[in-house]
Amino acid sequence: MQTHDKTRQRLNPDDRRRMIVEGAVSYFAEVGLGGSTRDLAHRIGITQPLLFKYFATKADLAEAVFESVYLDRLDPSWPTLLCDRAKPVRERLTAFYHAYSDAIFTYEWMRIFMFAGLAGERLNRRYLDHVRDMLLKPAQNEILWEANAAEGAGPDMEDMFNLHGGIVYLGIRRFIYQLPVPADTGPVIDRAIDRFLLHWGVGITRR
Amino acid sequence: MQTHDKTRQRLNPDDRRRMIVEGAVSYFAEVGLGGSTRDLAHRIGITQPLLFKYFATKADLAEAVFESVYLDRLDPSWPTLLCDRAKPVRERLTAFYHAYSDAIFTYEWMRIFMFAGLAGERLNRRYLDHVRDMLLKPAQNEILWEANAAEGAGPDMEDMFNLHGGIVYLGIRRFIYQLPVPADTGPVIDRAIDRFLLHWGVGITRR
DNA sequence: AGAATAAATGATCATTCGATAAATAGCAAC
DNA sequence: GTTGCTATTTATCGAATGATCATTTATTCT
Repeated sequence: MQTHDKTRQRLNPDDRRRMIVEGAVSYFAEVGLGGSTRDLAHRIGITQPLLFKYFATKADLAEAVFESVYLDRLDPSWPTLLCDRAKPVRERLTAFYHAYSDAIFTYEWMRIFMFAGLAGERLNRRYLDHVRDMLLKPAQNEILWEANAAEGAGPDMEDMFNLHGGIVYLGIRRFIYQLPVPADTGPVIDRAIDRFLLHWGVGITRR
Repeated sequence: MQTHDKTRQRLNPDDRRRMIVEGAVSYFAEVGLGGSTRDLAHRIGITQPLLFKYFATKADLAEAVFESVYLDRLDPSWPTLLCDRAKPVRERLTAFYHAYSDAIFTYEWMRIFMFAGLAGERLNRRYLDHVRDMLLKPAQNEILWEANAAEGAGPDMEDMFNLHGGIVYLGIRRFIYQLPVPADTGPVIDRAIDRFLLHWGVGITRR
């Protein structure tokens, strides 16, 4: 008995849709949104017209890719973590940036986020506004509180973005420029946070 | 008497070529290398086939764009500046990063560099290797020298990249994500350098 | 087992793309 | 002013693109 090596497989629409989005995330992360629907379909293992049964236009598919990548990227518990004064702010910042870099240091996220930024996607700005308001601002506030609050000395928002950028740049070097970075970025991040806090006398080990 | 509003103008090849590359830099910085040769030609004010009289293929044009953008971006005097021990390292680093950010914080450079990175361009990695070897390494060395060299305490290369990334991130926010950043990035950069050096006791004002 | 439903495919359309070739016209030399 | 050279344009090609539609076939229901 012989059968087709590649029999037509009929999935339920939800599964198929997931499969398409997943494949599109991977494909567009590599080649950008300029990639063709035919190449994409071939990589997924389906025919090109099937894409248009699930997404009316290529732009709709791209939007689904963005949503999929942005979805659940920011853990809602992070602001709480950052503001938990039971722990020293140094520990909180370190824990946060470890979790944050674990979340965003992926090939797909880094590259699609950058492609989206270059394309002028609105989601991008909304995401970074969220980072500023929900993460950097609380962090700034906590640092200020633990520093000499009386003197009003502490980082401004640009200082916060500088810390943030220095850390994010690790992911940019690795996934955008495809340059080698340490396998474990944890210590690099820790030292960046230490330097940052030291400037306002925060996190100095007293005993 | 009436004449053509747009008479065909015949330039000498060098000028025309310059005009094309200049237009291509501007155009591709906006839309990426996926932009069409017709749109580009229209923006330059020439016909599309003329592009192919000056560049055999679109890829050749792209290469000329890269060369044009990368050319003379790195001032060969910067390593010398960084190693001039007549001045304190803090002053040298500050002067360098002011000059460097002046050189690269442009719409065209930032975006084309990012597009090139995502496209896997070789020039990109070569450029960053150059930054590491000719700029960051000397800077690291100078910091080490001015710090307590005896203790062997100083930044490693990842620390240097962290400083670098925090500063470059200003340009990324502005030109890639198109978010507002301070009109004068000088003070932000200065503070980042101060924090960095403080960690190794460099740049503390003694009197 | 046979009919109904709809997931998936094959064939194809209209555009747009990079690229080519023939025709036109601006400019210098005489 | 005529001629020769070549920068530039007009017209067009074949391939690739996003998208459509009729047909086929896997699965479910009875």
